[in-house]
Amino acid sequence: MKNIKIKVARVEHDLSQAELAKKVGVTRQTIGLIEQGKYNPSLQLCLSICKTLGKTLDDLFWEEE
Amino acid sequence: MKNIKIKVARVEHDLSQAELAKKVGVTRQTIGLIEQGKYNPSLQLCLSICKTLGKTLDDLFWEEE
DNA sequence: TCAAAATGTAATATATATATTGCAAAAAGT
DNA sequence: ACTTTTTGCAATATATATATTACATTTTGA
Repeated sequence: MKNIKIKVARVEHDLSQAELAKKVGVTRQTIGLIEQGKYNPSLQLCLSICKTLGKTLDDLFWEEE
Repeated sequence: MKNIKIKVARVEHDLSQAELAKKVGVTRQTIGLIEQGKYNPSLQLCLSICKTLGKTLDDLFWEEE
């Protein structure tokens, strides 16, 4: 499913997908696919995204069902 | 670095690495390597481990430095 | 409107997570 | 002590995350 929380946090920081990708050390496509929920990112990548956006794993990647 | 938190949560549930692996749907080696900190697991695997052990991502995979 | 920036998408290539099998060492139970 | 269970480790195989490049579409701003 789509991960709207990452997108919101990214926009809060006024970053494009490409800018976030550069800060995190991956490509724009990877960020785009994660936001679309079409990827299963690695823990380290999740942690990098969290630290760049000032959020925790639970903030960005936890889904209640 | 070693992830002692997973091991503690696993032992609290009285599960061996092999038993946790079976519940989570991976092999024993994968669980063992994650506990040793030699792996970069996928988000989905992290989530499966969390749900099996009744913990959140932050509980088991967040590291302050 | 128009141009520029941002995002979606697709093909192929590469790196690495995970599986499989097997054996050795350590830990636990009796 | 001995047996069984658990864990570590290593080699090879496979699946998939991620990179790279390129182009199409959408969005934004002047």
